Amino acid sequence: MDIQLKRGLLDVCVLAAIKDRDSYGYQMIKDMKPYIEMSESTLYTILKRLESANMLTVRTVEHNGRLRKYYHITKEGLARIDEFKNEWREVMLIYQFVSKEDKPQ
Amino acid sequence: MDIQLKRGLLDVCVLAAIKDRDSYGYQMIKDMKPYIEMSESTLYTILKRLESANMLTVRTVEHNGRLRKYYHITKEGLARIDEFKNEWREVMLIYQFVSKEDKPQ
DNA sequence: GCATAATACATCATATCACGAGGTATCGGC
DNA sequence: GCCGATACCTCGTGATATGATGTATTATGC
Repeated sequence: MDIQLKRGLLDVCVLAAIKDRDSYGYQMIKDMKPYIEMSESTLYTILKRLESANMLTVRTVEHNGRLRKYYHITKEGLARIDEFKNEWREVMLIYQFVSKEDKPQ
Repeated sequence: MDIQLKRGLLDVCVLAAIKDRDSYGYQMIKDMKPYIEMSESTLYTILKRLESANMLTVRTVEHNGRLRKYYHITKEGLARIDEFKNEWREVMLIYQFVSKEDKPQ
């Protein structure tokens, strides 16, 4: 998939992955895989960014001797998803502009 | 509209703006305005990029003493639009992932 | 007649961001 | 004891949208 097209979807996908239940990085990559693939470096960059923007909070949990960071969506994060849904109307308009079949002159 | 979301649409919008008839920069901005707004600096950057990628060709025309550069889409450019349409299925899948309403646990 | 807006192009510096390459450490299976 | 899976992280690079700025002509308003 085209990288540029992906860009607008990545952040919001990560938020969607923790919308209904808290999750951690490694798990999120597996959950999102059927829809969108992203490398670990990409995900952790995004998680940092979303944390700075107060769209999620983090808590560290020890699991079988290994460290896990669970991410929890905030109300700002949920608002971001709603904003995305609203913007989607504009996106669909653009899609129609691009894909419409006109008679060439 | 979110810049990141815009990124994947800009190139293909420019191609769509010249799909059915040749056009020039200033006109294209006006034609695309109802769907997507972009500054002149953005458009001319994109036109250069699309030219390098052989997705369009340019011819300069004198119009009322002023210079105009008319852009013409190539078959590679048309193929790019088709590719975009194919990718749209993936995009819609992602959209559904993001916007689905699940019962929170 | 003159100022301002519109037409039409262009360049440059800046900021944002996805990603590969590489790193650290633990656990389970064989 | 080795390897793959689990789980995190950092850094450098390349791509790119945009504001600021510049040049030049034509049309319009007063």
